[in-house]
Amino acid sequence: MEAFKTELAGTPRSLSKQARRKQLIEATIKCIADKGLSGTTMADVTQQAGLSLGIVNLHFQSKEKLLIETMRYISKEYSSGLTKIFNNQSLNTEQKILAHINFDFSRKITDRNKLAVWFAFWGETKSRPTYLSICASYIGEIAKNLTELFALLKQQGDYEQVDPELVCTCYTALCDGLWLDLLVTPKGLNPSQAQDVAMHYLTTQFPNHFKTQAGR
Amino acid sequence: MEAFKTELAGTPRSLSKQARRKQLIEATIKCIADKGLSGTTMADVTQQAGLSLGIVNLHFQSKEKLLIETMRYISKEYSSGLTKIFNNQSLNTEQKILAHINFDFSRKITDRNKLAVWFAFWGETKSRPTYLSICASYIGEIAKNLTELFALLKQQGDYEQVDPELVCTCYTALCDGLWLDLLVTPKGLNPSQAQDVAMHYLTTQFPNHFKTQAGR
DNA sequence: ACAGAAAATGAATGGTTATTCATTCAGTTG
DNA sequence: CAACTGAATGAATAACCATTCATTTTCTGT
Repeated sequence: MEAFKTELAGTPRSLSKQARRKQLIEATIKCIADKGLSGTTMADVTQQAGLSLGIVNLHFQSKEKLLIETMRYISKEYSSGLTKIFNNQSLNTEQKILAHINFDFSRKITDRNKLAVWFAFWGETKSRPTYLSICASYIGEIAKNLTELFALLKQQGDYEQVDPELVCTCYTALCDGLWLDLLVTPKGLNPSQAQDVAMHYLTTQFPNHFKTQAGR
Repeated sequence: MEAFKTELAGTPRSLSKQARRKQLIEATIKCIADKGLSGTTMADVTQQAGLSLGIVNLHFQSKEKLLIETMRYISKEYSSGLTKIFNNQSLNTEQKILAHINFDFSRKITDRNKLAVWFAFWGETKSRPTYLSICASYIGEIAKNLTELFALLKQQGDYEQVDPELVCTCYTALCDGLWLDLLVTPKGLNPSQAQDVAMHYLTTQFPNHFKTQAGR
């Protein structure tokens, strides 16, 4: 026993409210990845965190709210990472897109536990609009930013035929599909290969800016 | 009441075992779409089917087995549709790819209820290897067929730079990502627009064979 | 060192849900 | 048409699980 705790476990009562919430959310992520959304119980989560059964209701009031906060947590991690890139004044258009693709396929983001959580929630989107509303706010924002970057690239290069909005839709869907691939068939692509595939698409659209890596 | 039944409902005892199983599986699809995988109960499914509570255990032994058969059902519908296309002797390479894209974004396949089921199961893949094993068998087969078609197209056209395997990975991921888009943000793309996006990618790879539709 | 406050615990509770199975019912056979 | 067969039913059961809260433990300030 004792063995399967999420990092910070030990030290009960010494952590701030905020840190304890984070600890519980991270335990939830692990549980959803290990047992699925339907198979995750309060007992699982609290045991994973190395704490007692009642603690979730103390900090989150209910299981439902814990799940929503978990979704919000990974959403925020993702969208705030991207916002930082889009707002970074020291990067030019091309560099921002490169930073996006690097971020999207970074270890932190393509962690299979987190991917499992993304898809677990997306799979319930139709029945639980709350989950959707959490994403909805930033999905549009990211698309707006990406489209703008592609439009700038179009101006800068010689890309008469490019439709920035179409490229944004295609590129975004491609990245999502590659995430699914990383989750479902981990023996297939690894994150770095997935990134190469996404880059391949960008190369076809903006050949003067993006070259595919040498060693495929 | 009485209102929400899955088509064949009425006539109990008159249907064959096989037909009754199908009726229950289709009720399950509807329930998963409406209430999520975690929210679907035996009572929900049997009520949706217009039958009595005990019937699922009679025909499927357990809920778990019903869910597995449901996954198998939509998997088989999908993969057998594609196999028919790939084996159709009267279609040439280009026509087969067109048939694939038409099928992938057809009403029958992009039915939001079924998309919800796909993603519900994919979201649990990591925790339930059984779900994965059901897909694994045909995923490889489809990829093999598509890669071969792209390789043939490369020979036929003037596409020195095309890597068929890479194109297959990219195209497949793109289609999956577009499915996700159709499920999660139905107010965004409709199936026909999603198909246009997928076609846009094929056009960039094989411009001599595929032209983008006139009216975007 | 002590009192009071805050955090954490986990046994008990109550509601939900999968599963069982004795009974009912419809179709079939001789 | 009477006896038989197997499908279907749904009340009862048993397992599971979120939530509560009286109690315990730790922290903080004086």
